Amino acid sequence: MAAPAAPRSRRDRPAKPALSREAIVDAALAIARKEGIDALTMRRLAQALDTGPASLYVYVANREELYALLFDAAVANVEVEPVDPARWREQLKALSWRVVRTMVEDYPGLAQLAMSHIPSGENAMRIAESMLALLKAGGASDQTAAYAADFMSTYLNAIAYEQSMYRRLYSDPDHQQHEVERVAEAFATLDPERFPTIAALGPAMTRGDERERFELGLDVIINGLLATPAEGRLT
Amino acid sequence: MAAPAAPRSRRDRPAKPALSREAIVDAALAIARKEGIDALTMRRLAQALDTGPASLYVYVANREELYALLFDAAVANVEVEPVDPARWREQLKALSWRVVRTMVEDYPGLAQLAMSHIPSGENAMRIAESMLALLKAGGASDQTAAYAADFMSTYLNAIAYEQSMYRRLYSDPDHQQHEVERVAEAFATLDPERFPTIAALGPAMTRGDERERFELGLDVIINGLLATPAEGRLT
DNA sequence: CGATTGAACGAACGCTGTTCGTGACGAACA
DNA sequence: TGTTCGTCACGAACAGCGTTCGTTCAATCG
Repeated sequence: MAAPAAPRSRRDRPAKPALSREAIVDAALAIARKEGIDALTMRRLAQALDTGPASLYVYVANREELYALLFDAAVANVEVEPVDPARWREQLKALSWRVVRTMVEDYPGLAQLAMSHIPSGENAMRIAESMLALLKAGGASDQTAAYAADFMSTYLNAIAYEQSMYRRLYSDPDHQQHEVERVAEAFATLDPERFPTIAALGPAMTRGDERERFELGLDVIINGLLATPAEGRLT
Repeated sequence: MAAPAAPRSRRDRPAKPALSREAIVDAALAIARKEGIDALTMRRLAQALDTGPASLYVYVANREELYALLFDAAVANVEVEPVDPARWREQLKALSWRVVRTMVEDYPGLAQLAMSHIPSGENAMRIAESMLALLKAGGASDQTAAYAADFMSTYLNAIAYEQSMYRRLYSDPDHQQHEVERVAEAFATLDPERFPTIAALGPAMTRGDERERFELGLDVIINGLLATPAEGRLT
């Protein structure tokens, strides 16, 4: 049918803007923002840049490196305020919430990347620095603050990952009824003899919205950190 | 070269044990234990059962369903003790550690599955029930216990996921030097002017081994929960 | 003006999950 | 006993993935 589409030399078509690391990451950001991280394949990205997947490997070693660049570029939009010692707790909670919202809403699926590599880019450091300073301002010891930063990163990533998953389950028309309601039913039809505590507490387990549960978690962590000295426990 | 391997009727070869859901999950468990979850593909699994991938779909709807079955079968080995109210904290920490060890050591990569679906199987419920009962024994209110169970599940999954990642990075001969040392170098060569707090706390951030950090985290969470009433905060 | 270099990229490799149509069997029935 | 029927097994294929190889071509340098 279709002619073999004589592979026109790329000189024939209007000059494309030259590829570059920045252009690639920018295009990746656009896709991740609009279609989510799952849609960001090397092929899809190349398509957006009107080229083939092989061309990307000139500027990026592999998919993992692209993801690392992408992650740091994504969190570049997270703003950090100057530390105000009187408001350290609100500032810490607000910053945390901004991080989660970026991972869940701005770039759906981004949390996956945060969990599968150790963020070490410019912007991740900027955020970590601010978190540590806020913890110090709250009176945490050096060892507690150091541990707390790692702990909170883990918490933020995990919450973002979970929230992303929930949104995916709710928006996916295929599994909408399957997954979410299947679990709800599994809880509702539990044998109260074998699982008395779950049965008794059932309704209380899912109370609260995302924001409320997240903030409660942060206060639990902060209060717990201040009440649990790290000194002498990490060798 | 090789003859087209005339597709012998399966009646020719010695009778295979009939396929079944249990046989499939058992084979999957064996692969996951020996080679990790990443190696567990439908093709690899079919190969282990001496059949083709299509045969599996008679007993399992898709990969996700297999994973759900696999996860619950894996945590079936996690034992729960009868609740001893005097020792609730140790029991809770010991149970938590058993869960993490199962996900990290027994079935490398299993934590991935725990994060990408909502465990609702028999054994997950058994563990959740025990955790809730332990929290109640520790004096937590209903609402606090309900929230705490969810919170702790998140923590356990996240820690298991991180530990799995670290082990993979350390054991992978390709990236051994690349990833882990790259991050260490990124921290060491940080600009102390822009990141003063990180630079000052650097060595304290990675102190302690897996077990110590995990237990500290649990105590932080438990103490934080007891110090932060959930009532009135979740609507 | 010719030689060199590096970017672009078509094609392919080996892998993935999943589906479809076919074939063979055991059991039920006439 | 002979035949039909439903269920399971499975070869082949599809569409997609990340990545690599070898070639082509435009721009730069000597």
